[in-house]
Amino acid sequence: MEDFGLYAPVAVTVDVVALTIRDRRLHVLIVERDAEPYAGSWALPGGFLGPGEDLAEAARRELAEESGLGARPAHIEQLGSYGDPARDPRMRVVSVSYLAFAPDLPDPRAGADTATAGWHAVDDLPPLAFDHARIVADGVERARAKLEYTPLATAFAGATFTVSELRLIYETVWGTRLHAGNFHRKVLSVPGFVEATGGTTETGGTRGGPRARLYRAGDARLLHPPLLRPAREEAIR
Amino acid sequence: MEDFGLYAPVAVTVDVVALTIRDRRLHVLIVERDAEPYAGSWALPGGFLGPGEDLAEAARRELAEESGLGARPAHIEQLGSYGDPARDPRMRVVSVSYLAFAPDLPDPRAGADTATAGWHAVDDLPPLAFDHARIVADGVERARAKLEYTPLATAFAGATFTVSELRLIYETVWGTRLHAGNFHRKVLSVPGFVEATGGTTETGGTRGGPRARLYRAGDARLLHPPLLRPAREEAIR
DNA sequence: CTAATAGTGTCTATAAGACAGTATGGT
DNA sequence: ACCATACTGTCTTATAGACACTATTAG
Repeated sequence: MEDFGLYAPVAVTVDVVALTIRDRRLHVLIVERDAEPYAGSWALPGGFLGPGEDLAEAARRELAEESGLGARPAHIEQLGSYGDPARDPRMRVVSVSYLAFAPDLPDPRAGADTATAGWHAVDDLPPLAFDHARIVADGVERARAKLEYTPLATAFAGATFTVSELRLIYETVWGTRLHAGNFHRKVLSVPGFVEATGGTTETGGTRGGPRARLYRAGDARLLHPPLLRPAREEAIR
Repeated sequence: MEDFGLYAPVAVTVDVVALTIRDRRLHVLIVERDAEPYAGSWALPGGFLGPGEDLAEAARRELAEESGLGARPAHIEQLGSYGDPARDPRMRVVSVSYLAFAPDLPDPRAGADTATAGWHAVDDLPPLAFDHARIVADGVERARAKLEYTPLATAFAGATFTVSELRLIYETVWGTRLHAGNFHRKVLSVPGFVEATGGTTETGGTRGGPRARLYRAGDARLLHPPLLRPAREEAIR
């Protein structure tokens, strides 16, 4: 910390990578920009930090406001800050980005404040404004890693869910197939990951099978032992 | 992203949590402030983001400049951003903080530019300015977690090191004792964690024992399987 | 010599993964 | 009837942790 007064003018924005799972694919919420620069192209929901507003507060506000999502996300955390001097052509802008996990929600309504907003599969995104493609990529990688060590996969599910639904979340986010039987035993063996509600689904699966037991998120904040992704040699080196 | 022009004036600073290990204790680099607010009290090295400067670049500059450290840290990464509206009494300041790991270095020289800087044990810090105590705590927790899944413990060691030195790093950062024999076997069994130089130490330990084989950091970016801390029930729930 | 350290061997408990098998319920 | 699904059982292999043991070197 040094002398005040001679700092360069900087603007701070807050951008949100909101992820959900739809149709067995990971989706991110993006909005269509109506102002320059990048007018007409897609971007993360976000905007300038309000006066007197905390960063996390601003992230929640931007997500609710600009996306038109009624429900709150099940989880939101800081992802990182992006400050390349050339990332915004207008002026120096530092973006503090947040990562949110939401269960599958109805399509955002288009409102007065709400630009065209929609869920897009992360592996088939249109070109994004600024460095938002990079931010999305970082968010997806963070989500993949978090599923290993935390029970946050449950944030993609509803209030109650079956073990198969939970497995589908892991398979979708990781992009791998998991052994159903072993996954089942593993999930139930990690203390505090899930707890049984006592109920079951109303019907069997779409193609048959017994009714599945229902669970809700447990009280664990960390999975111990963790649920590790199959090792990919190229990720390790 | 919305309308420009009506954003609140915000300053962006970059602060660095630089960690090292000295005398079997984890230390953080702090500097004495000579300007208000908090003049005379201790703070993290940091300062305003320069014009045209990237965030990581600013972090490296502040660390080198303000701390008087000659050598570069072995590792630096973004830790997080702190933007509580009341965190700086002067005006709205968002701090983007970085986390650095350094091997045990000589005491920083006091220079023209250099305020009084020094390494302090993280579990015995003087009161810190702003929310820097919180930032240090977050940095320490990040460091603890990173040792589990990444080979970053080697960033606390010199260019070559023994398995015992590496174990001491883990024990110090985690604040636990580890079984020497099992740790030895585990470290050597993780692919790419360390590689033998072929050499050994010149002498045995200070209190006897054979010469230890020397290793350097390997090419792994992730430890697989990870080196997990002994589970602490209170951390999990 | 004694004590401390480096490194290895071995045993046990636990966990991961492959695979099989049973019961249920949709079509 | 058929088949996908929800589990559960069992076997094999890998890993973690406890413990023991040998070899080496400082003092």
